[in-house]
Amino acid sequence: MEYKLLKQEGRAKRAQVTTVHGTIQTPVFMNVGTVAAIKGAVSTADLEEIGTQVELSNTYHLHVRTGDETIKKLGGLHRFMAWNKPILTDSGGFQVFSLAGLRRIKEEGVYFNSHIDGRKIFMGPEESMRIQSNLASTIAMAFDECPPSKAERDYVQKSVERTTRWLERCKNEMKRLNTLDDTINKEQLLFGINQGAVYSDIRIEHAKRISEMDLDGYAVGGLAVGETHEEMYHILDETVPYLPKDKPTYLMGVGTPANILEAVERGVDFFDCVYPSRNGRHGHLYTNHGKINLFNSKYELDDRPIEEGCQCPTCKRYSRAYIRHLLKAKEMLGMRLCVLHNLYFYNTMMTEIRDALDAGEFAAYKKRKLDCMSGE
RNA sequence: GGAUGGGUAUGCCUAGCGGCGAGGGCAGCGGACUGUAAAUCCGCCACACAGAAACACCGCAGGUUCGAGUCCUGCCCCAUCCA
Repeated sequence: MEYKLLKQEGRAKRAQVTTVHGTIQTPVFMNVGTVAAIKGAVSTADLEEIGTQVELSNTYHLHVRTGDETIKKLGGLHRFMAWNKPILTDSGGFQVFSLAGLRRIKEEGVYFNSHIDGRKIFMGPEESMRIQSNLASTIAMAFDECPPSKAERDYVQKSVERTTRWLERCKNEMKRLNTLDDTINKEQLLFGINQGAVYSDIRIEHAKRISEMDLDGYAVGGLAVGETHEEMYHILDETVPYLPKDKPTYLMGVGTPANILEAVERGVDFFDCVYPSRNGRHGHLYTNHGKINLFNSKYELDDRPIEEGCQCPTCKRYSRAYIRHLLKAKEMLGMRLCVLHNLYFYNTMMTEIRDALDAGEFAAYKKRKLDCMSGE
């Protein structure tokens, strides 16, 4: 992997990351396809059309169904889902948070009861690495615990210490896996994850600690899980400076267009979020004049595209009224068109951000974008 | 003309079998969603009053009862079948 810093504006970074599956221009928004599919009937062919650079899938979900061993036999995730650009796999750490009612955390790892059929699933750092190695993603995420942001300080302290021990185990296991003969992607990258909830000193201490471990990239996790935007921005202000500047910085699970603009300004270059796809399925569309809810009756006779001038496959052809009709009729096409538009909106915003950084005009771009989006 | 089954709130379907200020679903309206247990979830969906006060068309009108959407009588309407 090569991380080439092309431009800086304040803390904001414009870079490109070269991987075995191609080059990623950052800042980048990764499109979330948890179970090797972007929900809403969006194909990998669609992703090429809407400018997706990196697809993101999930270790826990693919392990539970259909199984990483099966996907390995089929040639790995790239071949399986017919996508030859970079893929990042999340480690299952987020499921420690989102499936909190279905798991128990121990030093060795996490015991889940499958959300599908309740069967016991053990996942520790080694298991997560092995699964991700089988999936053969471009970038593997370290197995961590994502504690809720309102977790008590003592708990967060202990949790972060354990996450650090897990990270060492992840690194060792990844190193071993990448030397095995039958490993599909022997150059799989490993990103570590910073935690510490809203406690700056824990965050900073942890950031320093993992920065010494010479990983391929560094993520800030455990944000947008209950704290305010201001708290999130504050944590980024405090923490990102302690992560290596010559490596990718990834803010996990974030966020709204405004969140992304604020985080780019604070030095983040990788993002992912379910918002564009989930909101799309729910009829909430992003535009340069704010978000609109196509289910609202005021769009019944609205013959305009979702966004005037938008070059996405949806806006080039269909009206708000028609898409609203599809959504109301529960036709799959409705969701699909909405998700395509939203992902295109995000991907295009990232292109604009990169262009602005290249031109040294990010600050102005950010202000303009935020101003017009708050229009509605 | 006869038989049978029905008529439940500003739309549609339906629960109800003596304590109902009537439960549910659909449709409609609005909201939420941040490393996806989410094509999901949550509100509102007759009007008014009230929060120890209120009688709001459960097809209509009577009756029985402390109390009727529920039981009885008559009538009206709908569906299906038979003449």
